[in-house]
Amino acid sequence: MTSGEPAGSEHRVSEGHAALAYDRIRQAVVEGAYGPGDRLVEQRISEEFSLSRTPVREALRRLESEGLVVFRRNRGAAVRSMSAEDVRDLYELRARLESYAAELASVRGSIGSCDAMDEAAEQFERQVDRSDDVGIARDDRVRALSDTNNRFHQTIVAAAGHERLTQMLAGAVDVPLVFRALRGFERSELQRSAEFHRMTAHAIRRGEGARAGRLMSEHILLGRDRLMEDLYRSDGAGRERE
Amino acid sequence: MTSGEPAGSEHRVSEGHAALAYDRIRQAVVEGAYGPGDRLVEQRISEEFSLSRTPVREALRRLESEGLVVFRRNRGAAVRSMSAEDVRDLYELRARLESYAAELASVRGSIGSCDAMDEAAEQFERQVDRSDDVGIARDDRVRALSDTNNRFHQTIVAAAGHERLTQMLAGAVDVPLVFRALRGFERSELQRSAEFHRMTAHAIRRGEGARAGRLMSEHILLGRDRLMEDLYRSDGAGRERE
DNA sequence: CCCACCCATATTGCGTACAAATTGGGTCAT
DNA sequence: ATGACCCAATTTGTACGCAATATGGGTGGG
Repeated sequence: MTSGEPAGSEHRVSEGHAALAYDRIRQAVVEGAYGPGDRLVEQRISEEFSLSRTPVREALRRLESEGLVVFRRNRGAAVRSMSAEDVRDLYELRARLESYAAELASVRGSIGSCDAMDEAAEQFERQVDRSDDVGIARDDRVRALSDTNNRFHQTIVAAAGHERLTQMLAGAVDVPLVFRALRGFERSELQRSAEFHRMTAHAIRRGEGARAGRLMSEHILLGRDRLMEDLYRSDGAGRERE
Repeated sequence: MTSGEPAGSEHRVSEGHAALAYDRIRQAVVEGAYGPGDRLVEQRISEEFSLSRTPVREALRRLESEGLVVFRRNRGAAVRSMSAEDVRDLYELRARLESYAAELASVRGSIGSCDAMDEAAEQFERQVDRSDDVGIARDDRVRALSDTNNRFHQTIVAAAGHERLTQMLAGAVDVPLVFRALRGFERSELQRSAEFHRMTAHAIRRGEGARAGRLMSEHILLGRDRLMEDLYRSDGAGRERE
């Protein structure tokens, strides 16, 4: 630490304060603690996390480049709010990018990465099967499901071995939406997702890139359609808070 | 200004110092004034531009998110150096993204945007025709050509009306490479590019999205192939300076 | 009653100071 | 001569303070 902290009060600073601020703000946005349109005032956030404004500012600009927040000149950051068209477009884009990733993974992926995909797909399936276990809070179940789902998709992206594509997908997968989508899924829809995971992984393992790409695309677009039904039944979602 | 400047010494600060630093560093990288692997020390750059480190730092992180520079923990920024595989992958990605943009533009583009495409395509053609005009320095010709080429591509992206895609392409089009590619093009190759511009714009105007997408993809991949021939004949390009 | 204008306030944008970490070179022991 | 180690210099990471700018409410005039 430079000066402020009592030294030893945190677990690990190894990643720096900026990265910490980034993680925390991101999680808050992803899980909806900060809703679309909410302003993200640097001063307030830095106090909330007991940091200075500098790393917070850096984190916000990084989130901006990932599209999670928007900046308005001399007005600072606010959580991005998306219209129905934005959601539709974003998912189409993501479908194309991940479809490309699946194609590449079919060609470049190692046996090990295929095993990792299968492992994630199987865990997802098990979590779906246990999805009405009342022992766990709903939000925790969704979070676990979301984590596993992310791991499956990220394994494929990693197997594609395309650094720039990886970087882009980090920004194109609008995690708040994915989280919300999984939250709204019925059990049968989760099972269908699991099915697509298996089929996609299988196609990749066999080196059938075109099929893998189409399956991945369809998987994502199915998720989109379901999500949009949800979003525009309950509330307008294009709304601005405040 | 806060304190440093003599007040009134610059033309317009309306965009802020950070944006200015961003523009200047970006241009330096694009045109090769800073070569791949060169370290970008904040202190030195801020003195070079008579700013403080803060806006420079912000500009560098933005360039990082666009993939032009890389950061290494506690070592700061350096101009990204790309291997042959990186270049190949990046162009493939760009081809897919711009192909998608062309498809969208075919559906969503207005008459006005089609006119703008044609205008840019025609100007490009005229500049190619004058491309052995000895009255202008080679670098200036290349810069003008590059600007017009960018305008053509950006018009299509804008016509696609997909905010996120626009943002991504801003980072996916590795401008240093495009600049270098155009620099190395023979007249006949420039003419072929102009031809593809015309064909693509025509397909978009007629609403034939699939064709427009394929033409755009082919246009970009042809550029890639030509560029890579160039890059890996002259020098290794995967090299690290310093 | 409504509109234009102005001022207090909240918040960003930038400059600067200082501490921590990495690096490269020099030194000492083997 | 070679290897490990340590120290100093460079450079990043963070905190903090001040000036500039947008904002929203209140006031006066039409």
